Amino acid sequence: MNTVNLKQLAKELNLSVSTVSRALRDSWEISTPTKQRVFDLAKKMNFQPNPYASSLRKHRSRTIAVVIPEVANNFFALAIKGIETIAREKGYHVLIYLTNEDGSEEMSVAANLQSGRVDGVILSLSGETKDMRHLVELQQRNIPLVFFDRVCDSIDAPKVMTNDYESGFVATEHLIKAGCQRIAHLTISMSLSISHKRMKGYTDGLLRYDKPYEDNMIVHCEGSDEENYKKIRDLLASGQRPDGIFASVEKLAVQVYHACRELGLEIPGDVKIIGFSNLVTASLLSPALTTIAQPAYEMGKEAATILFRRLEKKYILTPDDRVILPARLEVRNSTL
Amino acid sequence: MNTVNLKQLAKELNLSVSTVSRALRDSWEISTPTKQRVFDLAKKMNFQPNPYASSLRKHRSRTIAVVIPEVANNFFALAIKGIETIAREKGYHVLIYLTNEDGSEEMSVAANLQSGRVDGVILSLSGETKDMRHLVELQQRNIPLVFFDRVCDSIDAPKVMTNDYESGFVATEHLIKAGCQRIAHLTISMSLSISHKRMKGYTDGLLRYDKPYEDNMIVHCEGSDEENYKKIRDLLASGQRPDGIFASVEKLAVQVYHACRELGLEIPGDVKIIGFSNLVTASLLSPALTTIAQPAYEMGKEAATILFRRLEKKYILTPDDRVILPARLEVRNSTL
DNA sequence: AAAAGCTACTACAACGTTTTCGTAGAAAAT
DNA sequence: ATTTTCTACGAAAACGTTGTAGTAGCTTTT
Repeated sequence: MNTVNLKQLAKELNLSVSTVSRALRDSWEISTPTKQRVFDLAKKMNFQPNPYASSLRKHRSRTIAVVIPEVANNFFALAIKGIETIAREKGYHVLIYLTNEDGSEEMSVAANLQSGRVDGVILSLSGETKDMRHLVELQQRNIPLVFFDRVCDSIDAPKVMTNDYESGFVATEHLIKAGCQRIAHLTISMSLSISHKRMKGYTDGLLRYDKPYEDNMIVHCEGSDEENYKKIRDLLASGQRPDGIFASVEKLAVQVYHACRELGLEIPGDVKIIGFSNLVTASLLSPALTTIAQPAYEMGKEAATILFRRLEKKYILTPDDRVILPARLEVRNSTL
Repeated sequence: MNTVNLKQLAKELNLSVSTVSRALRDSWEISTPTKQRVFDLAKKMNFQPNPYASSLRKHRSRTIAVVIPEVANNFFALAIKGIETIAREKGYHVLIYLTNEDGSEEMSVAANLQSGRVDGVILSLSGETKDMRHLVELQQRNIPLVFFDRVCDSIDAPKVMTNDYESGFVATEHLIKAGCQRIAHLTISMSLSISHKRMKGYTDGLLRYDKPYEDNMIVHCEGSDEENYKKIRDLLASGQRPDGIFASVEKLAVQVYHACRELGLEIPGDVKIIGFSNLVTASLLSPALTTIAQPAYEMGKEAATILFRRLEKKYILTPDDRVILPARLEVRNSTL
């Protein structure tokens, strides 16, 4: 509990509270010698202005919220790092909220943020989010919102994303060129636009190369890890086994490896695998995993930069800036 | 910017601000019908109390800070998840600060936290931290501090850690029993007590099994990733090549894999490897990595639980509770 | 010499809550 | 019938800061 405040400094210096406040903010209204006296004492007493008093008065908290589905995942961890880096530079504080892919948790977080606790929000949708009212309400309260990765197309807000459609296409194309005849796609919640886009890239890829689209080659992995694993294993154990798999997220690619191991399938001999992933160990897996790697750190930095531009009203930009940072294909042995 | 406040509710209901405030907190001083009227209107107008006004008045922010060296690392990411889970349950908010292993960043964060912005702090030391004054000052301001993993022995505060000494011993013992004659230890900053303990476990392990301790088998990896990699490669390329390596942190184990690949060394044939790690892909590496896995999520939860116990003054415990959550050895092919 | 302007400060209200103290009116006790 | 107690509410201060509106004392302008 902090206890040294402006009043104490003022009394000690025989000045008014307002003078001390202004001196500390280096106002031109205060004479240099007075400023010096104030600075010295503030330093000596280790004065730290109460941020809550300041926020209350100024209607600005210099705090932002980052709302993400999970953190134990290289993509989001790197994004946080990017956001935190920019926030630090700008003197902002970062509150973190994990929704655990749960739409109702996301709603309650958003509702809470309407209190004015933060000046702005950077958000990546949970897989379960269907209803966007909570986000619209945030905007109605004039709390700037920036999406990253899992964006919401129906809300008019800046978005930082990767080229999901192209990446989906490229991934599929890559598998086809590697000789795959029957390619499966493992996707997460189809309420996410990234899922749609990646899937569209996949289907267009099949189309472009005259490969048939088969319904049962689409595996919706929206359940628990165990349920997803079971679905993947069933796919691989079925008579209709695919010879190529495109995983839309990292954890699904990892599960394919486990399933192949359990079933005694060889990668890339029996099945080739490509997945969206930021695994640092991709190249060390057995075999090394071909990935679509998103520029997670840069996306975090970009999202934060856009948000701060809004907060500092420095933008005469379009109301709906949309930044696309391309993912890159990293070919490794799993699709040899 | 939030705009509906107590005053507006009060006017609308023909009540005083104090009555509305009390009604919302379900005070016994307010009649049931009045409470109901207040609740209804608050809900209808989507009233969210201003947290800054509240914090200012109550001298409590219901916010904690988590200060960690990095986040793009499974251990810390899981710890954050644990902390956030408990914080959510308790209705607390979580500010996150990354020190990037930089002692001066840690200092400036700690100095800033003296403002009273948070009710408590959960911290894992940066590798560069030598001077602990900034943390002592935090405590002097009555801001409870809980350490986890990279604790500071010289400060009297609760600590949540793993059995680093035993784990170091077990790791070394495991390598010896696997047939290693010359075991190297890759360590990070020796100003961290975890490094000391893990190292002591290592040296005691050597001693116990009559293996010689050699200075040049200790590699201090405190520099950039590139520098560390070079040191590791040099070690493996030297005439004095070890046949076992104990990496004290995850990223160093990963670098050993890369170095072995570059040098054409076979794991575990030429070199066996064990490392502290929470990699989800440990079992999928080529070969699978034997790990000492820390219960990261549980450690985060435990640290948060202890902190909240302090914040809610519910503890009649020892002033210096120290919780040790044991790591577990997961034997895989890299030490076959 | 009076008016205007400037410099360096101060007083005070305001931000939105919570809390302490107080009180009107009804019910209960004497 | 008077006093006491209780119930349900209100007025106002306080938290620590910042912004607006002064103002005393000096210098400059007319």
